[in-house]
Parts: sequence; structure tokens; C-alpha cells
Amino acid sequence: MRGHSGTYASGTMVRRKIKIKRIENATTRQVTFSKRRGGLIKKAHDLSVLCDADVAVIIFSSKGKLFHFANPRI
Amino acid sequence: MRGHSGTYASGTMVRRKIKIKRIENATTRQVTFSKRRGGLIKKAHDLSVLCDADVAVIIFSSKGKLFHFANPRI
DNA sequence: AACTATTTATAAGA
DNA sequence: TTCTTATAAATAGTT
Repeated sequence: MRGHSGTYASGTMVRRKIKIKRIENATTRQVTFSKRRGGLIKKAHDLSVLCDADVAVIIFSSKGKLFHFANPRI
Repeated sequence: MRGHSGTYASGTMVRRKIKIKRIENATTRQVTFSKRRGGLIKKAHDLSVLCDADVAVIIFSSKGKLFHFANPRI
């Protein structure tokens, strides 16, 4: 059921697909930030290695904390 | 069979898992670059929106072509 | 560029 | 915060 986004009985079925909009709940937003930040940096690394590209990623959390990735050139 | 990477009879079974190392074949490398570059930029966009973060991605292809993403701040 | 089997990422829950 | 698991999303190889 790709693309499905109907309603579910609370606590019964899981609801996993999300809309790409700001996550309102601060705890959920922080957890998602941590997970997706790691995922993004892994993808950046993989791209740089697989395709011999130079890749940099700069991320500022909503509280201003800096995270970054750049593949070494030497 | 996650993690499997054995040999396959050509044209019979698919072999999809890859090692994260430079792709030697230039055509394959270019195709993979195009696909993964798009995927990386989508992930960067999603992270910025979902988590209210500032995200920038800078990519130079192996031939020096520039690609980038940055979420707007205003 | 489109297809699809499979791998990878991840949302929610524990 | 770390683990699990069901599901969504990305993508490698093929056409």
C-alpha cells in the first residue's frame, strides 16, 4: 500500500508514513533529527566514495549546533 | 539473505548489494552519481523541513561540476 | 528513462 | 538513548 495515508485506530495499527512538514512535537523532532542527520551523512560519504566525488554537508540544528561532513581530498 | 554477496549465474539471479568502494565502470559510476546525488539532496531537504534545521550540501562531480542544496532561511 | 527485486532508512514503540 | 520491527523509501541491475 505505498502512498496510503488513511486513519488508524489508536494503538492498534502503526502509522509510519509521514508528511514532509515541520515536526511539531519537540521530542519527536529531536529524535528524527538525530536519526536523519546520521543517515544523510552516511549517504554523503557513500556518494563520495562510490562516485569519486567531493561532497560536503553542513547542518545547523534548530538550536544552532553544527554538524558536518566532508570527504578527505588527500 | 541480507549480507549475502556470493556469486550468481549471469542473467539468472540478480545481484544488487554493492560494496562502498569506487565504481570502476565509468558509465555505471555516472548513473549511480546521478541517482544518489538526487537522493542525497532530497534527504537534505527533508531533514531541513522536518526538523527545522539549516542544511547545505555541496557536491563536485569527479569532473568538477558543481551541484548544491541549501534550504532558504527567509 | 522506466521497471522491480532487493537493500537501506526510518517511524513508532519498547 | 538504544533496540526492535514493520513499513516506506532508495536504488542496482536490467530493459
